[in-house]
Amino acid sequence: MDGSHGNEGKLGATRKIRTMEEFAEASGISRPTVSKYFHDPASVRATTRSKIEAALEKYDYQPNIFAINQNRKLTKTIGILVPFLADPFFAEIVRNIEQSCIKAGFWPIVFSAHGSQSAENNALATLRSLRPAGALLAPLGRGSDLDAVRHFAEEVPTVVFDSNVNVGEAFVGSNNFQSVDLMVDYLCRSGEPPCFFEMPPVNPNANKRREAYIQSMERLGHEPKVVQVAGSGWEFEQIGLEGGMHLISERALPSDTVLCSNDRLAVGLIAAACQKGLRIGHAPGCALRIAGHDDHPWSRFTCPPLTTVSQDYTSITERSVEILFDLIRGEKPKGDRPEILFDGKLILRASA
Amino acid sequence: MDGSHGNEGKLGATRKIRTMEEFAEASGISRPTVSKYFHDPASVRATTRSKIEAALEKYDYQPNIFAINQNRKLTKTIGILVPFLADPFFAEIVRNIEQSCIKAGFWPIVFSAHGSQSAENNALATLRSLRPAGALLAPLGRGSDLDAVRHFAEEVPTVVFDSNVNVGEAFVGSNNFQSVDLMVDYLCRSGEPPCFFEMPPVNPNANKRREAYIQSMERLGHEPKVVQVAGSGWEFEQIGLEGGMHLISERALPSDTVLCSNDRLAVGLIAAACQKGLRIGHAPGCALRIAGHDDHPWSRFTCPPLTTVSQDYTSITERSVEILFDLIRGEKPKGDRPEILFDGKLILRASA
DNA sequence: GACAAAAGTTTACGCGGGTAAAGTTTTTGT
DNA sequence: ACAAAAACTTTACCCGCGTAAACTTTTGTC
Repeated sequence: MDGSHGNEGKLGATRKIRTMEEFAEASGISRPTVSKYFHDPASVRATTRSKIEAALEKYDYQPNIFAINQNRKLTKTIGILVPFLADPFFAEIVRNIEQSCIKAGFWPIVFSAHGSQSAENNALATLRSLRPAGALLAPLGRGSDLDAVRHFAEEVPTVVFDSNVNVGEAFVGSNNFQSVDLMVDYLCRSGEPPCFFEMPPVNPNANKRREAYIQSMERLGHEPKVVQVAGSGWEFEQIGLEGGMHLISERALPSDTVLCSNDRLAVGLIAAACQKGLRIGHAPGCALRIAGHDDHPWSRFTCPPLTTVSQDYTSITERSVEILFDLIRGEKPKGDRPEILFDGKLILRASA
Repeated sequence: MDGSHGNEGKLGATRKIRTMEEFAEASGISRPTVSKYFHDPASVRATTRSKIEAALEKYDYQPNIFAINQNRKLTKTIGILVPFLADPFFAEIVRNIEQSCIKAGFWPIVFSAHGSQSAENNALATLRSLRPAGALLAPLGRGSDLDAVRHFAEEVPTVVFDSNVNVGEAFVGSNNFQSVDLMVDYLCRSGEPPCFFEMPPVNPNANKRREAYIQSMERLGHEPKVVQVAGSGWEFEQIGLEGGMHLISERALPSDTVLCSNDRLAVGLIAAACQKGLRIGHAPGCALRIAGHDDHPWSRFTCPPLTTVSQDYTSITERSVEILFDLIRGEKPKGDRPEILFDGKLILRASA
């Protein structure tokens, strides 16, 4: 709300200010002091500050960002790279990160790999040339060009989140073993033990979740049953739908309870079951229980609403940003590269 | 695939190249010529080009973007601003635009207003200071600070898309009157004439669609019935769900056929009907027909799949980018600010 | 092989602002 | 009121690259 006035008075009879030199003259303060002001308004005397701010009101000058960044070793830019921005999960995370950055006086710039390695590399190259103060990366995972990512992280202070490739100064993500165990435990207590529905893994999370499922099932004395459907890319719903149609037709699902590797896959499977006329849920008369993972923004709106495990978005983003800011301030984490995992919560809805 | 090798040989015993001066020396070509090369590789002799490219292989140098842009009047940056990136509709459009820009040798940079005016203004300010060659804006609409948007468009060649506020050099979007008419016509032919389900309009599209609905209904000799549910913000599904629950409980829907102002609202309404135990679709025994608008990426996965009208994503993005590139080349459209509208197509699925 | 055109080299300056150094003014503290 | 500290002004140079001017070398053609 601060500066969201138009610029009514600013275009008056006064000439246009283009450079800091001109602005300094107009405000009656020397250029080096003005420069100091823009670097940190608190670093100049109050009377000076008010003169400059009075001039700012009058002429809407802002320093040339390219000239600034040419001379400063570290810019105020923070790069954010996610694998797939069309996935609201990442869109939501990005929104949170952006807000934190702005609050801290940085300039977030967002890139998406759109699920493709070449796009990811492009984004890294563009980002690198912007010489950002730091970067928050959620790599594609299996699809990443790890050398390129590593090379980037050597030049730019980097925190990796969501998908744990062994790069950067720290990792922040979800504790898949905890969250999956929570869900498996619940499903086993409340009905038939689940099978695990997945597609070929795109990142380490997918692998960890399968392992966690197997481990939990064994701990509870059940035989783990993993069903992998074909598919690649990031159109998870479509893959879930097609795989689900096939499995249901063939009656090839090894259990009436299905734990999906993530919510988007579950959305596809639910659509398949629906089209096949199967009733989903834990109510009497239902043929199938379906559960997901992530508490995706859409999962509240499936029919029936999806039972899932939440990822702690807020903690993940806040912690990532926090660590990055420490890094930028020069506070390297001591010891090994830290890996911070947040627990998930069970979100019980009607689907399982 | 071009440059997506790692950089195996580049970190050999050779020293690190930091400036174009150093790089020129290392490649055996003078700096002005190297500069020419980076501006346009085709502008130097083939033998020179190959020398430079050989050096590029050896030392992975890239020019300092800030120094470049300080001197060039127009940068190679193109700004993209959308109202809500967590909406896959915009995410999809952004992906297309980005690709076109990269293909044309520009650097797309994406911003999202996250549904908020202050964020939109922030993004415009950041973008402006980047001195982009041009910008593609999808404004918030009703929530926009029009003065700020206009001020931006006066400094930067701007094409507006999706939401037609009267700013910029051109507008590209959907022909809501055509698409809504298509749907109303279909719904009337195939069953009970629809009522129109909307929330308080966030942008001109929403208004146009209501008007188009009313017009089409009158043309067909039916009484238009508009149902507006309360809600604000960009969480359309939630608004649709809550509004739908209420309307169904109160039996306040004026028709068994509901045309929603957009697919996201329809997703919410479907969820509501589902939770209330109402069967949706045109099959016998169904209580409610629900149709949407946009052919949103999710609409294939609702239960039942959503009947809707597609927006011509591809044409909209291609045309927007095309016009912007013309603008950047200095080819102003003659005559009035052009408004280009693309027709939608009927997408028949099971929900209506 | 001569010669004009094309391309490359040298030299030099400018972009807009960071920042150091030395000198001057204003603000503190007592 | 006076000295020390803090802040400001002047001056000057630097960042990394674009680009113009004047000159030299390489191409391509007859």
